[in-house]
Amino acid sequence: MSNENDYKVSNLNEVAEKAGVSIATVSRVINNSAKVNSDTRIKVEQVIKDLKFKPNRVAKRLRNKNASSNLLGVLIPDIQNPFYVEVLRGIEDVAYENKYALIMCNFSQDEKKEKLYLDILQSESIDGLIAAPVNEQDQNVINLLKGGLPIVCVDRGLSGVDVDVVLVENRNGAFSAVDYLAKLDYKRIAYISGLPQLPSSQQRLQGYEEALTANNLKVDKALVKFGDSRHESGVTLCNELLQLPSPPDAIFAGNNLITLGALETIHKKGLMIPKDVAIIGFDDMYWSISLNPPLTAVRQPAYEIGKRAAEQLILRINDPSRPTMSMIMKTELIIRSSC
Amino acid sequence: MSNENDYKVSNLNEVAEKAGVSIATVSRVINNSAKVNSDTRIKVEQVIKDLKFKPNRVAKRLRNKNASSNLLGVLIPDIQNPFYVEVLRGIEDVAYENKYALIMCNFSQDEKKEKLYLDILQSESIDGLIAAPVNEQDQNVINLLKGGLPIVCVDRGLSGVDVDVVLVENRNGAFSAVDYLAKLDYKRIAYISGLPQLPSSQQRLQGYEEALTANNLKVDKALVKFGDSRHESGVTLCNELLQLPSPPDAIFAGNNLITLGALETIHKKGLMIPKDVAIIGFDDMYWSISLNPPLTAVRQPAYEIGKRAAEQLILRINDPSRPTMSMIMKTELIIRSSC
DNA sequence: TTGAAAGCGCTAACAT
DNA sequence: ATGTTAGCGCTTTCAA
Repeated sequence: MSNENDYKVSNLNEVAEKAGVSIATVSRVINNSAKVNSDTRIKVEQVIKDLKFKPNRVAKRLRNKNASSNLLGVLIPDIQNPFYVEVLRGIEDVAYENKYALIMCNFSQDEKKEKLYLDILQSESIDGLIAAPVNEQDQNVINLLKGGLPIVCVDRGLSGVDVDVVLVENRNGAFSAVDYLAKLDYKRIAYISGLPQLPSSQQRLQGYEEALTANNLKVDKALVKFGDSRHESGVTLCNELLQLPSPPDAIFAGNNLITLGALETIHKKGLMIPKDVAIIGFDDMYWSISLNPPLTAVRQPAYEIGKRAAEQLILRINDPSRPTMSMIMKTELIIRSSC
Repeated sequence: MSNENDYKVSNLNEVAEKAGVSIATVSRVINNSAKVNSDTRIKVEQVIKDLKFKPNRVAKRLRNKNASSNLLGVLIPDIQNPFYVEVLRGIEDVAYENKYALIMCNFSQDEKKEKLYLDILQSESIDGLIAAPVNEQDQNVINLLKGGLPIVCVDRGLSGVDVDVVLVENRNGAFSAVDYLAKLDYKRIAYISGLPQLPSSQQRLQGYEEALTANNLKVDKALVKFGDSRHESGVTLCNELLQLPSPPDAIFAGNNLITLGALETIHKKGLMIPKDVAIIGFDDMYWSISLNPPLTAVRQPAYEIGKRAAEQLILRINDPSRPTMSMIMKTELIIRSSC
């Protein structure tokens, strides 16, 4: 069926025919892949313009298994987390500059979903992948890596394999936050953790414990709560903490969403920050200054993480044998007035 | 080159050979496309499992131009805007349920970038597209639509063509916000708009003006500022407003990011909300309650918008001739304490 | 029920 | 400088 509005999707054949040349010549014009007589080139280019011809990327990829598909995969755990959105922006800017398009997959911390998306990415023959694996043992990502797909990990590494990774000093970051609280003379400092199996959660826990110890405070298991890294768990776990017989006087929130959830609970209870309970967050947000009160937080250079990861991935795609690298970035304590 | 870790990507041929059948039979097994002897089927399925064979989606798409690629394109103007992130979540949930993967493209309100991404999406032979066009005349999207690609618009429609669209009552939403301010006896109500060429900006402006008029307030051009829909423009334009000889006593912010930008400026100036200046935002955020002060806002059902758009797109893909639909959703005024 | 073979649109080796 | 052609992995007639 066809009507006057039909934008026929043309192909090499059609262009070649209209231009009176062979499809090989058209291909050469498109890819600047060999000398083409300049008259021929002009003629072909005109036809391409007239027909609004766009080469079919699918065919190109099928044919040219080793050539670039100009497609990068991005696998992130939670699109609702502003941290990952910033990382994504960094990736995207670099990808765009280098003429790569992105297939973004958000697996919502769900391993089944992750597997499905990785299968799709693989069979779409992407050029490379930026991933935050579900944990350090993530077999799905490891298999892909072993299969030769260029991969850069962000936020979380992979154990037992050689892989590029870009992340922050989680332990130091957590230490600086909790140490800051301790120095302000808070005595009962709680930690609301994200998913316990994440390396970042573990490292932040370690920093938390070390800071307590360094300040002669004892680690109270009742003050450490583990959740699922999402907003709702911040709401719930903060509530549990505040209902403790002996509640905390300060809370260290393990990520962005947990912080926002905890704030919600504190405000709903009508408590004052920092008088009734202080709070410090891991992950800064650009609107942290507008929170009530302005949030003191450990800032991760999220945009930068994305940018570096994408740059590294492109380097690796172009030279798969280059040595792998770990890029560990520093965090920064942004002091405002929530503690 | 090959080593013991190589995950050879197998193909139909290999499976067929190992199973002692033809590739056609393997294809039939994979697609349940025709009667296959159950012994043969079992044998083939076993080989597929052993080889961890995944059919190549690229080849499938090339071959089968009319069959599903199970790929949807999503074209959004600004990944930093939490509104679009929520829309995205809605789209993603529906897509996942229906076994579609998403290629997400964030064009950052940049028409050049939009064009590039649309070209890519088209030549990736996606099954359908959810887009928030740059404006109602967006030729890039219109051309794709005319070319027969199933498209659903969100947040912004397209003029002069028949297209499915899911959006909210922008005019009513803005009216309710500004009317609420006027009823609270604010007299100099400013409007910080997003990009003036966006239909949503225009409709919100209209609602703003109508509410003023309905409350016997005159429209003061000096109190209406147009920006680019981003955080930074909220910062700047709010600053301009507050430096006016006769500054506003209340601000209606045209979207999420503008609201956060305006809040930032107000706080940096040390002004009290709502005493010194009141603010009301278009777009609620789930952490609005934790802002200083808790933000009064017009809520758009963002997740729902994404969900409906994706559902409609899938319906259209399965039946391209179905009549187009506009789904206009209601907004809700969430009253907190910023005015 | 199964197999052989054409062809989707493209690139690259080879031929001219 | 340009054309011819094989083949990427798959689905789908058509034949057996």
